[in-house]
Amino acid sequence: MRWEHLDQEPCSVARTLSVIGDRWTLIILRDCFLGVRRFEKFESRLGITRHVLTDRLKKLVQNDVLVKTPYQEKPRREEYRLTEKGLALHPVIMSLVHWGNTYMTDDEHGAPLIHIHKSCGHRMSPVTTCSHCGEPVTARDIRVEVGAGWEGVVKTPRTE
Amino acid sequence: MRWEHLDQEPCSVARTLSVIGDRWTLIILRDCFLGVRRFEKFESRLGITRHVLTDRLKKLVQNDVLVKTPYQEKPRREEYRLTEKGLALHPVIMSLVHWGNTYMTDDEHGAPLIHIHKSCGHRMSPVTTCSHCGEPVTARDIRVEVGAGWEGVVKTPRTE
DNA sequence: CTTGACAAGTTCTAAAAAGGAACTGACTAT
DNA sequence: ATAGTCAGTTCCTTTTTAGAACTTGTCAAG
Repeated sequence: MRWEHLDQEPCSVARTLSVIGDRWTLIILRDCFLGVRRFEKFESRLGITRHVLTDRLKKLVQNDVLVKTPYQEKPRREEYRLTEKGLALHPVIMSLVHWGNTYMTDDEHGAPLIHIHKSCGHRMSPVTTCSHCGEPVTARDIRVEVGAGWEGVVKTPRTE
Repeated sequence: MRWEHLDQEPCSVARTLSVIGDRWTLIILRDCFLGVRRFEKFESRLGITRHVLTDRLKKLVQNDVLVKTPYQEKPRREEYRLTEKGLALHPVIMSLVHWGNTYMTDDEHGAPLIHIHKSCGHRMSPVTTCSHCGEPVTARDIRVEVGAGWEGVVKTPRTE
């Protein structure tokens, strides 16, 4: 299975990963949530090659996660901003950051990214709760079931 | 910057992505949470090449996300299970699934993965809340700040 | 009016990673 | 003895990425 085919699979997880399931893409998105918007800024901050950055930004725009808008004409300069769809990825990034802060933190330095909840003003970490009863949930509280959209597609990826 | 250096950066996000920021790794983890434990099962379900699967499982074991334990001797057969550290990735996978179900679902098929909250018995989606005040949060409610662990490291990745 | 700088790319080659298929080794079941 | 299972490894080809230099349009300084 190659990655071009992944976005055509009737499995939303596979399709999600065809958009953001890439090392650079996730780091780019982390920087987007930090307010970075310009090509040069991404490049200098991340140490990504320009070629790959061009490619990843293009894909994110195609997938409606970022929008490319000019912030000046003469000369034309573009910037990349998160769309609503892109902003909706925030829980993914937050939980990634939280896991990193918990399990991958270098003791010498402490957590590199901190989240402040504007309305209560405190430093926070994300707590995942149940949309139905509101209780916090962990992996053991959840049963994962295969729904209507699965349809044996991932089970037999070779047949395509 | 190459990926071998990423895990040495004093930035927990970069280090997190050095472990799981990879297309196959995330799909493997999705299957782990579905209960898949054996090499052959991963391979046939995912359409991953055996070489890459070997490599990714090895890395996940090295990073203490999975444990490799024999489930029989004669002949020795190994299986891969999530550790506590691995189980702690569940919010990441859930939010990924939720985003996919919301924005990437094929209308013909519907959501491929469904989460059931065991204690309340209902189908649920993850709601990210503030650990301090308990209110649900979205991207706009959060201010991201650079903490002590950042230290200009990601800003100047080339200097290493 | 030429030189330099800046932003946002594109082009080139070499190195690394992934794909694809066949092969191994230690068994088990027919 | 023959075929099948599982958990890999080996070999070769194709694709992707790294790294550095080059391009294009514009302004600003000397």
